[in-house]
Amino acid sequence: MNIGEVSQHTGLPPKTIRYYEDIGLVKPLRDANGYRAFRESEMHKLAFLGRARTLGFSIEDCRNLLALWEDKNRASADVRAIAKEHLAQIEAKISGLQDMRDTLSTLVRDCAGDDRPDCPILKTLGTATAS
Amino acid sequence: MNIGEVSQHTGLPPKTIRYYEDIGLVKPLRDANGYRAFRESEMHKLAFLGRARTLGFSIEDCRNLLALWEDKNRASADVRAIAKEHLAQIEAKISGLQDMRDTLSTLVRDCAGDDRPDCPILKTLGTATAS
DNA sequence: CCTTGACCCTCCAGTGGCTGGAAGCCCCAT
DNA sequence: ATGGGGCTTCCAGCCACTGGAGGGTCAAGG
Repeated sequence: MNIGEVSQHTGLPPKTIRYYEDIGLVKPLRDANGYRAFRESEMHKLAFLGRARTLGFSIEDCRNLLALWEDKNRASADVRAIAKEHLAQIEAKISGLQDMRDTLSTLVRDCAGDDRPDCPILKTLGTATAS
Repeated sequence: MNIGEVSQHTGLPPKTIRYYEDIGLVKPLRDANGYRAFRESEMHKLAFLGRARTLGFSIEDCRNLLALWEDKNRASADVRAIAKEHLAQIEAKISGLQDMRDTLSTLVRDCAGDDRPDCPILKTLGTATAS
C-alpha cells in the first residue's frame, strides 16, 4: 500500500505519516522505487495512532499505548494509568479554559461595543488582576 | 527599572519580557551599561500583556489590544470583536476537550485496571472510531 | 515516443510562545 | 581580588506537525 492509500484509510495526512515514520512509530518497507510500502498491520497502527491523537494523547503516550497494544501480556492497569493521567490533564485544561471563558464572557457582556472608547475589557486588562 | 524588578511587579519571567521586546511589544530604553531601563508605562504595558495572556489571548491579539488600549479614540466595538472571537475559540476548545473527556472517562471507568491484558481502552483505539 | 498530471521522495524552514543554557559583562560587598 | 548575583546576547529545543522547493516515478492519452 502506498502512502496515499494509507492516508485515505486512516484520515492522516501523508506528511503526518512520514513524520510518524521519522520518529519511529511505524517502520514501513520500501518498494524498489523508494516508495513506502505499508503492510496491513502498519495501517492499523496508524489508525490506532490517529484515534489516540483524536483523544488528545501525546505522541509519547501514543508510543506507550501502541507498545501495550502490541503486547499480548500487558496489564490493563498500565493502560488505565496512562489514560487516567491524561484524563486528569484534560480536566485541568477544561477548568482553566472555563475560568477564562467566565471572565471573558462577563467582560464581553459588559462592553457596549459601539464607537465610543469606553471599554470594560481594556479597563480590566489595564488595572485589575484578571483571574 | 531593571528587568528583574519589572519581572517581580508583573509576574512575567525576564526571559518572557526580553522576548516581548524582541517581537516589538515593548521598547525599553537602555542604560549606559546596556541594561534595559523600563519606564512605568512600559511596566504597565507588560502587566497588561500578562493579564491578556492569562485570558488566553494570542500574542497577535495582545498586540492589537495593546494598540487599542493606547488609542484614546478607539471604538469599544473593536475591542469587543477581538474578545468575542477569542471567546468563541475558547468555547470551541472547551467543547472539543469535553468530548475527549466524555469518551475517555467512559473508557477509564470500563477498564478493570488489573494485571490482566483485556482492556476496553485499547480495544476502542484499535477498532472503533473514537469520537 | 512524448507529454501531462498525479503521485511519491527528501530536506529545510517555520509555526507559537516561550524556555534552557552557554558564555560573558557589570556591580557591590567582603 | 573574589564571590555572587544580576544583566547581556545568541543559539537550541520544545510539540506535532505543515509548507514548500526541487526532483524522481508511473500510468494514461495523443
